[in-house]
Amino acid sequence: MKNDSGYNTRQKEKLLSYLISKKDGHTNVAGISAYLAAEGTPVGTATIYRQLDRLVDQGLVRRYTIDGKTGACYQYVDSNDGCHQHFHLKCKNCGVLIHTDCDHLSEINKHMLAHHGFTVDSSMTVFYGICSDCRGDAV
Amino acid sequence: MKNDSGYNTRQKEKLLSYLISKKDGHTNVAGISAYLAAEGTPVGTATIYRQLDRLVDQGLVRRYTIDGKTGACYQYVDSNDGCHQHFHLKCKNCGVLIHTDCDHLSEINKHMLAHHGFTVDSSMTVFYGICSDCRGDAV
DNA sequence: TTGCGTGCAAAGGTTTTGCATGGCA
DNA sequence: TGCCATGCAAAACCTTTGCACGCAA
Repeated sequence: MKNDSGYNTRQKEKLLSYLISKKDGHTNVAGISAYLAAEGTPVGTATIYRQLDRLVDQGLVRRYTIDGKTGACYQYVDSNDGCHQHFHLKCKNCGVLIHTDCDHLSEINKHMLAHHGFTVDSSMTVFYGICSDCRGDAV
Repeated sequence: MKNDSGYNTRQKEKLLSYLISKKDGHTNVAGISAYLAAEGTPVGTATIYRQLDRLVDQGLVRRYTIDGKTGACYQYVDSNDGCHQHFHLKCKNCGVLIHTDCDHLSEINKHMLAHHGFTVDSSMTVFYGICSDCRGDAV
């Protein structure tokens, strides 16, 4: 992970501000591209990928896929502390990100360390699944 | 999910036996294709994808991606130990991917459902942290 | 014999790369 | 001014699809 954030370009700022505005939902390259074009500041696809790669590398953005489908999704990671003691639950249907305070977290961490020798970083770990609101929806 | 397993073809048997032999790790289409070719029984890529789709549909194989990277991974699911839940632990230092079948982890899913109304999809969920080998290493 | 499975090749979509140009520091 | 970032287009990939032929039941 690099800390160098490079030059400040118009494209980079637009891209990041869009990701932040969509931090509670799904975003993909097509959506980003369409948004930037609609804003009157179109950005080349290659640039979007390159900036995204850098942001993921810096840990500012998380990349994932839904059900192994083609096409990655991206989401801004709020780096503000205070989330270290939270579970993060992300609904793969509606994209909502749920923060939950729960004592069970420390039990999981203890178990991982004791049985698997693995120290969990709860600020990076996200549980993907279906939220209660989407349970009955068609998927 | 269908139960019809279709015809028994040489390709299908080879493919499944390879997946079973790799059940503790992950495999992708390229690896499967290379293995089958090396065995002297090459199988067309389209057939591999089609058989894999069917196996996933039947619940015999799990499909997932790591870090949203391009290219799906596949893993055989042993239907005899249905109580086991499979989770992935990824070391953010050395990048190693650890596969775990652990009963305690199914407790996590129960907890998430009971206390947070959230159905965890373990094929998408990855725990990030530090593995035992890297515990003492500089990061 | 019947129809599903296979192989090949082409199509479709996503992501990466090469290279010349533009723009930040 | 020196580099890094950008754009465009082509390339590289991964996955799906159409079609004719082969093979299991």
